[in-house]
Amino acid sequence: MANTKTIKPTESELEILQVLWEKGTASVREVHEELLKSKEAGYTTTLKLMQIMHEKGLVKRDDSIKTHIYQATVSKEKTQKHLVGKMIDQLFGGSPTAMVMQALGNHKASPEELEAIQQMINNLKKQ
Amino acid sequence: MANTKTIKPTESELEILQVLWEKGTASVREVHEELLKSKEAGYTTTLKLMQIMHEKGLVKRDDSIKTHIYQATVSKEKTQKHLVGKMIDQLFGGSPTAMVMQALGNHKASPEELEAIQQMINNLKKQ
DNA sequence: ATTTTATTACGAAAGATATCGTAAATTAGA
DNA sequence: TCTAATTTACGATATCTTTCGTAATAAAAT
Repeated sequence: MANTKTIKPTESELEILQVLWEKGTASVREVHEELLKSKEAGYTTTLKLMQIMHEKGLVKRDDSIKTHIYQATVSKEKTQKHLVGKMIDQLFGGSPTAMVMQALGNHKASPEELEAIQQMINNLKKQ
Repeated sequence: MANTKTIKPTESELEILQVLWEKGTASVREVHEELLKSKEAGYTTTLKLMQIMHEKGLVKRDDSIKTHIYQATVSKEKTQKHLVGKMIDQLFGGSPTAMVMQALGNHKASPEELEAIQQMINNLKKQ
């Protein structure tokens, strides 16, 4: 139960975490190439950000070799849980339901997905 | 369809918007008193924040009288929609369903609320 | 009318975030 | 080996956010 407040990546840090979560491990160069697909940025900017993330403990790295290999230390799930919870508090008066209904109402989901959600709700109700 | 990128209140601004959404209109003093319930802050800090929000267009105000009366210009719903959408993109690979399931799995909802969500899903399926 | 109180305006400063240039170090290639 | 390319380290800068002190203004109270 350590880091509850620890997890608070900035926007740019989140973008980098996304890449690391997907790739598992990656060099600065790899992360940077990935970011370039959706964003304009200099290489040293990405480097610096990742160095700062390392200082903060958001990522760890293998620097036994010239090209450092990075890896996220915070899990995607934990981060999702934390940030969703924060949003529920900040914007939906603490009601997860309010947020769920907002999300469903405004963002299209396929019939299959809706079915999956119903399944989940049925399971929740049984408890 | 004007402001899509316009809406990006900071954390502190969100706190103030919360109060304004609830109260409809309020003076700096009123907002500040409300914030004090959950937070430590100086009066001029709240004042300054609200002045900046005014510059940004997040709020409007009646300054025909000594004590200015503020009101949010961005609606709660629009802000919710925007920020939820952003989170879905940033953290759930664009899948609202993934986010909904995360929210339901990690944040308790009452049977009545679950029922309400099911109702909504049933309606969505009919379309 | 004078004093006290409340409010706004303004500017400064601290802290955090993001960006980038340059130099140093290391590796790979000629 | 010498050169070129890649990568890291570091510092500087710009911008944004948050905080607050002080002065000016207006209103209320005495």
